[in-house]
Amino acid sequence: MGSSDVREGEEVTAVARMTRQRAALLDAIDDQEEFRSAQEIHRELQQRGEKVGLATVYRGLQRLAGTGDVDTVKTGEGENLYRRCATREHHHHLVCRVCGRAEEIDGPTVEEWARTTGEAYGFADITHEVELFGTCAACRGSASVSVRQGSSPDS
Amino acid sequence: MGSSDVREGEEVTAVARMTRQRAALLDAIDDQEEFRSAQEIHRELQQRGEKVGLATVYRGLQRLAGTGDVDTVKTGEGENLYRRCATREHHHHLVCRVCGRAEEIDGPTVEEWARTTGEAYGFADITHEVELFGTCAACRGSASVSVRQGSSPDS
DNA sequence: ACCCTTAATGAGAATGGTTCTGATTACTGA
DNA sequence: TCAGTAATCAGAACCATTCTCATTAAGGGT
Ligand SMILES: [Mn+2]
Ligand SMILES: [Mn+2]
Ligand SMILES: [Zn+2]
Ligand SMILES: [Zn+2]
Repeated sequence: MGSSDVREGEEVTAVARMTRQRAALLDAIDDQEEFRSAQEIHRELQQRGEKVGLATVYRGLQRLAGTGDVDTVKTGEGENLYRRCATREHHHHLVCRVCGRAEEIDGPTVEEWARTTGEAYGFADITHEVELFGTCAACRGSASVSVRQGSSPDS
Repeated sequence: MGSSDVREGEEVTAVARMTRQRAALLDAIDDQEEFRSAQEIHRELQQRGEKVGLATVYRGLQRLAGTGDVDTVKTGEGENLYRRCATREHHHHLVCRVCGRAEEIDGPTVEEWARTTGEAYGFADITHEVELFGTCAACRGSASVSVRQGSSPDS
């Protein structure tokens, strides 16, 4: 224990230090409009000449996700994608399988459906996972190069 | 090439051979009511004295998933869970975070919402991923032991 | 029952995203 | 300036899943 006089059991709001790496990460994320993986962001930082460890990128992103500063979606392949929030409100996404472009979706309909359906079965603490995938208008017609989400049937 | 007289380019319906391993897997899955992971099923098979390789279990399960004979859900931790279908129709699940019990949900509401929402944004080939998680009535009150899905906020 | 083609199996290696480790660095308030 | 400790990072570890490929064994044809 140090010279701190914080009493036992008392919550201490962690002080986030602004490091060069964190600043670089925030910049990169701000400059990025669409969903990107931790690895992609790490690569981007390297290309910018910023030396940031991969673990640091992962840590930074999950912190941002925790504070709600970035949204996350999981690809079918188990990779996590991140992008900065347009809103802090609860919402879902419509992601383009080809280019990663994503629309923020606010669905009162599903919210209501999820809640009532869960309750109808006697379940409590109901949470829901909802993501829409598709091909955006811009990507339609152009030969698709790399697809993020397999064209698997709905689940 | 062999003595087969199948013409080039002609589709051949793959013949699924009923092996001891496959039979054991089907048995295990039939005896299992709730969602289980490939590893859990493999362990179950071992306990039954059946020698089945892990890779075989994985292959078997993904085949069954492909033919629609089993449903799958992904846990937040990137693990796939399987269970036999009650229906072959498209549907979703309400899964208990504690015991894995799952209710089959048929949601015309979300189906409609997903389609119209996607189209409204000019997206095509829309698919959706919808899963509900909660705590079932039976598990409520009893000290939870191992939780499958982190109590993360909705996504 | 025997053959033959080839689907299926399985031990172990490989994959790949993510997390952990432990020593080192560098914010920041005082 | 300095102590305290948050943060970093290279690399190892994790872990579910997939791949390799030599070996086994369905099962239709005979
Ligand atoms: Mn929602
Ligand atoms: Mn559906
Ligand atoms: Zn697109
Ligand atoms: Zn339960």
